[in-house]
Formats: sequence, structure tokens, C-alpha cells
Amino acid sequence: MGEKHDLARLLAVNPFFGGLDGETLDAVAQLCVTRSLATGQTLFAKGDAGDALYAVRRGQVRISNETEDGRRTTLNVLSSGDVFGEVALLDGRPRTASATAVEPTTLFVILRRDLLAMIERRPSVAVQFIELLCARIRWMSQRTEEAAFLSLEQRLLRRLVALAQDFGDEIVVSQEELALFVGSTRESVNRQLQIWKRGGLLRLGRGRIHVLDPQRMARLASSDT
Amino acid sequence: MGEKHDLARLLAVNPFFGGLDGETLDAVAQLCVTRSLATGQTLFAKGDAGDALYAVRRGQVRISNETEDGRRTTLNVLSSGDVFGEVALLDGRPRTASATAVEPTTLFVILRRDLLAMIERRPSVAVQFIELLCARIRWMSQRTEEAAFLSLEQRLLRRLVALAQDFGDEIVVSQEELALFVGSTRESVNRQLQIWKRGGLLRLGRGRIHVLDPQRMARLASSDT
DNA sequence: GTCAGACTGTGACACGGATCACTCGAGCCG
DNA sequence: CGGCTCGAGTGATCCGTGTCACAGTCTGAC
Repeated sequence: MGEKHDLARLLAVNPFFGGLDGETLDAVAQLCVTRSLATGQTLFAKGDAGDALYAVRRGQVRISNETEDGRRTTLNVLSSGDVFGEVALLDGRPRTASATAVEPTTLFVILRRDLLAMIERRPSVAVQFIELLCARIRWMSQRTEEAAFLSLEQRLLRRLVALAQDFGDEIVVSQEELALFVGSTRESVNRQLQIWKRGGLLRLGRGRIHVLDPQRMARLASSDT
Repeated sequence: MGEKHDLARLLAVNPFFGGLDGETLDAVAQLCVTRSLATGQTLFAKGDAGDALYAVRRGQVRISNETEDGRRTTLNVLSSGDVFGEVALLDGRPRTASATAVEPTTLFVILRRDLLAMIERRPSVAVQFIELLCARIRWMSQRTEEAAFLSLEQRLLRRLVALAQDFGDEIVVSQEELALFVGSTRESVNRQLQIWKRGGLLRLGRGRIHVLDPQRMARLASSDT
């Protein structure tokens, strides 16, 4: 009961579910169950059947992508309030990416059959999903464009600026992980970070990056080639 | 009248509209107007307001993407029956790509306000759009993955195999255009094509590529690194 | 026919990044 | 406490591709 209420509140502040009216929100909340993951635990892998939609309640989930030959990229790291898993849910085809917990995490889960029924009955939920999917597409085309045209330096810069918005200026991330984010290698990331360090833009620690001059970084990210 | 009938038929065979029942199909057809483009004419550019959805009736449309500094990539070339422009239409934000006719082209056009009203009233149309968007997302994540991990050789190979499925083994495309497709340069594409030519996989002509051994190409595309 | 413009074929070269091969230091755990 | 593992830092090298430069060739227009 208290949990369902908690859930409705969480959903209400979510940009995704926020557009729904109270009654619909309650109906969605009724469909949810919760699930917990330990650090490193895999929720689903690329290729799995997609039979559920997830929302992060507490913790962090890494969405990543691996090719046959074992290369990986981190597409995104999601935290409280983020919704994911909607594509495989909606069209019933296999997952295109994998999801693993990077810390102890609690999720809300909505099963495919429940949600599809709700979409059919309530157009506003469908519209909500349409907007979610559109946002996803725009986000992806941004990413694609950056990956295709920008140098490592630029990609890294943008990623750091984005991370700094989530973390404040003490970003907790290993260089290895950062490399996965921008589709590069630890060594190359390190070399670029050293350049910025020498330029006084940031300080480096084990598993953390301290951004000293966020404004200047943001300026570099937008103005530069 | 004849045209509206033609339209309903065209929509019915389209994988996108095909799932709709006859009555809904007619309703959608009622919303359509047609529009013609000359070769090279631009339908919309990246950044434009998105106030319409399009379906190709006859001809070909190139969807491409340009960055501030003028670099371009061809994302796709659409032909009869393909639907495009749905993202900006649905969420009302600017176009993420540009569309130009590569030959004299006729389009069906549905305006934003008409379609939104229909989505609200008819859940099956909304579901149809959800599937379209999901397909788009899957397609894009394929592309992104390929662009990020594969060598030029591999990307080119896959593109040729795909083109060969549309064209038969006489692919009509300039090397310049092929380069835009795979996000590379004419020169690099030419060099790779020469290698395959020497290997007896294909023959080259002015503006055309003759695939001699489709099976072997397909095998290379799937098996290789 | 011939002239302009588009497309193809190629060589030389530069450069960003991947890869390999280590070293160093910090923190954890038995 | 001493090892052991994980992350950071760095040099040497190599390879793929972009870039520039130019020559050859086809085709359609006048």
C-alpha cells in the first residue's frame, strides 16, 4: 500500500509518466512489481526475449551493447526515475542491448501482457509511449552523429560535460568505463585526460575525475570542431 | 476519387499501414494529399519544423544528415511504399535529418494536426506508430553498432549486400554516393572496390557495380570480423 | 565533333588511434 | 604484514583512412 503510493509518486515526477492523469497513473502503478539486483547482476542480455518494461527506483543500471567478437560499448547509465526496455517490450522482438546493475538496484517492473492491454484501452498511455520512443530516436541519432563525425577528444569532452551535470564536478568513473562510453580504449582516454590535466581543466584520482573548470569545458565542447 | 482508391491500395500493401482495418485505412487515406518533387529538390532540411508525415508513392528520396561543418552522410534512400518523417511529426520538434528527391518523386503527405487527432481517436493507429518507431530504433541501433565497430571494408560489404537485394546484382550507384552511405570518402571506397574487383567478386562500371558472386559476398559480410 | 562536367583510378603523405608491453601505486584480503 | 589485483600512466609501433593532387574516361549538350 505504502509502496504503491510511493510508486505513483515516483511515476508522477518522471518525465515519462508525468503526462498521465492521476487515475491512469494509479492504473499503471497497479501493474508494477519490484525487483532487486545485486552489483554486477545482469537483468537481461542482448538477444533475450523482451517481456517487461523497467523503471529504476534506486541504484544504477548500465545499458551496453556487445558484438559477436566481444567488443562492448556502454550506451548509457540510468538512475532513479529512468525508464528502459520499452522497445523489445512494445514490438516483442529480442533485446538489442544488455542491462546490468552497477550498484545495488531496485527496479519497478511491468510485464508485457499487462501493459499492452492498457495501451489498447487508454490512448493517453499510447501517446506517452510514442513520445518516449521519439525521444529515444532523437537521442540515438545525436549519438550516432557524434560517433561518426567527432574526434575522440570531442566525444570525451561532451561525455564529461554530460556526466558532470549528473555527478557535480566529482565524477565517479574509471577511465576504462569512460573508454567504453565513448567507444575507445583506456589508453587513448588516459592520454587525452592527461592533456586536460596539464591544462588545469581537471584533476585525476583513482576511479574519479574532478572537473575544475566546468565552464571552460562546456565552452570547448560546444565551440570546437 | 480514383486517386483515393489508389492510395488506399498503396497503404494496404505497406507494412506500416497494412495492419489497419479497412475502415481506418480509408480514414487515413482521406487525410492524404499528394506532392511532387523534381530531382534534387529538398523536401525538408535538418532543423525545420516537422509538420507532416510522408509516404513515397513513386520515385526515391534520400534521407541525409549534415553537421554544422558541412560533413554529410546518407542515412537511407527510400522508395515506393516507405514512410518517413514520423519522428518530428509525432513530437513536434525539429527535423533531425534532411530529405531530398534523387529522382522525380511523388509523395503522399499527411499533416500533423490531422494525424494527431486520428491517433487520439483510434488506438490501432497509435499502436501502428509505436511499431514503426520501434522498427526505426532497431534499425538505427544496427547502424550505430556497425558504424562504431566495423571497418570500412565490412561496412561497405554489408551495404553492397543490402543494395544487391534491392537492385539485383546490377547496383546503380556512384562511388561517391556509396561513400556517403558508409560514412567514408570516394577514394577509400574506390580502393576497396578495386580489391574486390581483382578478387573477381565484382565488376565496375561508370555509376554501376556488378556483383558477380553474391553468395561469397554475403558470406564475407556475415562471417568476417 | 568537341567541350564541359561528372565519375573513376591511383599515388604520396599525414595523422589519429588502436595495440602491445610494461611500470607504478593504491587498496583489499587472507 | 605481504602479496595480489585493479586501475592509472606512458612509450613504441603499426595500420586504416582521410586528404591532396592529378590523370584518364565516359557522356550528354551544343
